[in-house]
Amino acid sequence: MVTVHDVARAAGVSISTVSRALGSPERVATETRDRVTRAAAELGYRPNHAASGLRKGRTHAIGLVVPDLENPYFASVTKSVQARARAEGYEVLVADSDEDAAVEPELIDALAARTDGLVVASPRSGEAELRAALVGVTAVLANRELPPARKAGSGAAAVPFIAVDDADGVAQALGHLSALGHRKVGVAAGPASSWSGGRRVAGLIAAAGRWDVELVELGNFQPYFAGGIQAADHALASGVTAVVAFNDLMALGILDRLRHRGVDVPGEMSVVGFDDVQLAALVSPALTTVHIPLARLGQRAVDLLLARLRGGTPVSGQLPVELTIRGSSGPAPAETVS
Amino acid sequence: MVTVHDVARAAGVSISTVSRALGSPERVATETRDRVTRAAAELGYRPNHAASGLRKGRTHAIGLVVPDLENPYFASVTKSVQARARAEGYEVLVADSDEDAAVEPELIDALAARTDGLVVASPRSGEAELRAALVGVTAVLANRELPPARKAGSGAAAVPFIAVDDADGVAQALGHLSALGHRKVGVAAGPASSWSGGRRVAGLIAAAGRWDVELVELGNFQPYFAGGIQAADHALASGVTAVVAFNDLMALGILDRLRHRGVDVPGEMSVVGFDDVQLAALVSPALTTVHIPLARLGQRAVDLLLARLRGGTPVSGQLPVELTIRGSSGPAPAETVS
DNA sequence: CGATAGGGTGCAAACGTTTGCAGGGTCACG
DNA sequence: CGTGACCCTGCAAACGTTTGCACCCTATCG
Repeated sequence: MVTVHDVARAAGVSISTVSRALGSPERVATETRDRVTRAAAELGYRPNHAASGLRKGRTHAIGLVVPDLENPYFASVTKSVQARARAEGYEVLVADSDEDAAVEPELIDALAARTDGLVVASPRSGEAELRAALVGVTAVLANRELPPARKAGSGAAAVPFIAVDDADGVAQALGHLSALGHRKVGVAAGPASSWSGGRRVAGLIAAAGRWDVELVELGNFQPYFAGGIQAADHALASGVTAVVAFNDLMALGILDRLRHRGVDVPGEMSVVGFDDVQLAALVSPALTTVHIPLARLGQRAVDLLLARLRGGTPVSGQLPVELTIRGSSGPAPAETVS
Repeated sequence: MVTVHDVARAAGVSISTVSRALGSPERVATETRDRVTRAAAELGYRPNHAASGLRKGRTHAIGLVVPDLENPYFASVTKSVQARARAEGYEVLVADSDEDAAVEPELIDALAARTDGLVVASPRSGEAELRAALVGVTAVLANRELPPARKAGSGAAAVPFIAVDDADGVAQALGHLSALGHRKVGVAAGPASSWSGGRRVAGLIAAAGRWDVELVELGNFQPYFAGGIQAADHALASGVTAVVAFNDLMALGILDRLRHRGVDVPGEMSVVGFDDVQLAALVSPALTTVHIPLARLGQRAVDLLLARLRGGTPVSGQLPVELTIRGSSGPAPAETVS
């Protein structure tokens, strides 16, 4: 292993000069700098991150905690977080909780110990547990808000977060269905404990009055393909003419189940999802869904974290969403004999 | 930040004892150990990885380089690599090359500098470039083989790798189609530069004679949904009754295109994929495809790497694959007028 | 021409661990 | 009772950087 000492000897300077030539070039004479740079290149010098991390107290790495890497939603988040971090000179450590809230604290702990900060995406943990796991670690949340503890005196600031405008998304979806003549629409909710799930249901309820549609709560389902299959049967049983699903995976499950049961989409039933996963555009009929700027989400999360690390005052925010109308939604079926 | 010194003071021992109590408990008296452990817990001591990494020369982290995190295939690999590594006490740094072979060396470099070793999955680089990027870094390859350089004297051992039995997979697929009566089968190949792509085509050619089927090379296509759409039209034009695709994404594209063109699957055309991505089982008709034990692939890659790190002699290998027959393949259509 | 400022460099002390070496104590054995 | 063996612990030196401080030298100004 070649160290600063080797480079120093080769360049005929002291190790401090080597360090400065490489780290803050403006503090060393041009000619010396060149000599050092050249020597370093010739020897193939690679600075030791552990050493500089130790001295500077910075690792130049960030951590990312996600519930499930195989979920295309989080795959996209991971991809964009990784891309942005790398562009800013940071490496990314990733940990997958496998949808288990119980392991989140331990993952957070492990990653926090070796990184400068964390992006925690859609944590499944409850408020108290999450707050406990996050004490002392600089983190930002993606798709989750964590209000500061009520304990007076604990002046802990709220954890910065970046989310999407769930309420607006479902409002757009419901408006779309309303305009198509649907009066009774089913809502296939996600897990009761899901933060964004709660926001979406609340948004739907708020929008229902405005758009003059009756909401039928079909129940809470797993946010996967399988959950959608289950939800589809409930939708058919409840007499709705449209259903909005918690997310795309579920919507795709609904679509598949409806096809199996011989129900025409969108002729007899309209389906709208949420997320606009890659796949949504590829199936037939293509899925009408609320598009989330996933790449921006990851990127903004990193920006937020970096702002915190650099001492700025990061400002939490919501990303705008946009309903993307495709083939799975259409006019409500004409009144039948009832 | 609480250090060994703080714990030492609290426990009334020296820092060496603290270090030993925590690192090699058998070397310190039971009573002292307890005292130290308790003090550490009370103070909330977290060992500094940078420091121990510096001293021990080990980071206890590994790197993973993949072409595209959004590709469900690599998402699964990433997930299993991460799981296995964590189970073995290692963290995982991930880097996404975005399918760009040119950035792979730089990613490998960056990760190698902060980890103990690398898992490089399906690298897109050519042999020479890859070999160059890998000199001096301990790495294992997933889904790629890299024969040692021919240069005599450069005693560099081959890079250990873990792959899947591509030849057997396509042989099974072709045998299945043959048994169903197909005599003219189209092959929708992936990018010409793909290592596994080459193996699969070779395997098909080898198996064709044995199963008495005529192979029609439809061309090279992008290994994505869009590539499949393109391939489907070629398949229809060529008069084959079945097509085997380079991977599932492509097969799904073929399926979708055939449906759009009103071609019944499997009535008029059979389709078989490769990989058995989650989604393959979910579409209708469900995709007949060669199942790869993806979870084991990542796991084995990590095991291989860890074996290397621990001084063992890792042995490269192939994972067995298994044809999974679903709805997209069926008997060849009866002879028509022509 | 002398004083002063400031740029360029080196010395040495950190950063928080781990670990070779050695000292002190206890115990068993001769 | 003396001697050696062995267990437990502490001292101090690493590991490879970064950086405060101090030094020297040159240029500038009065």
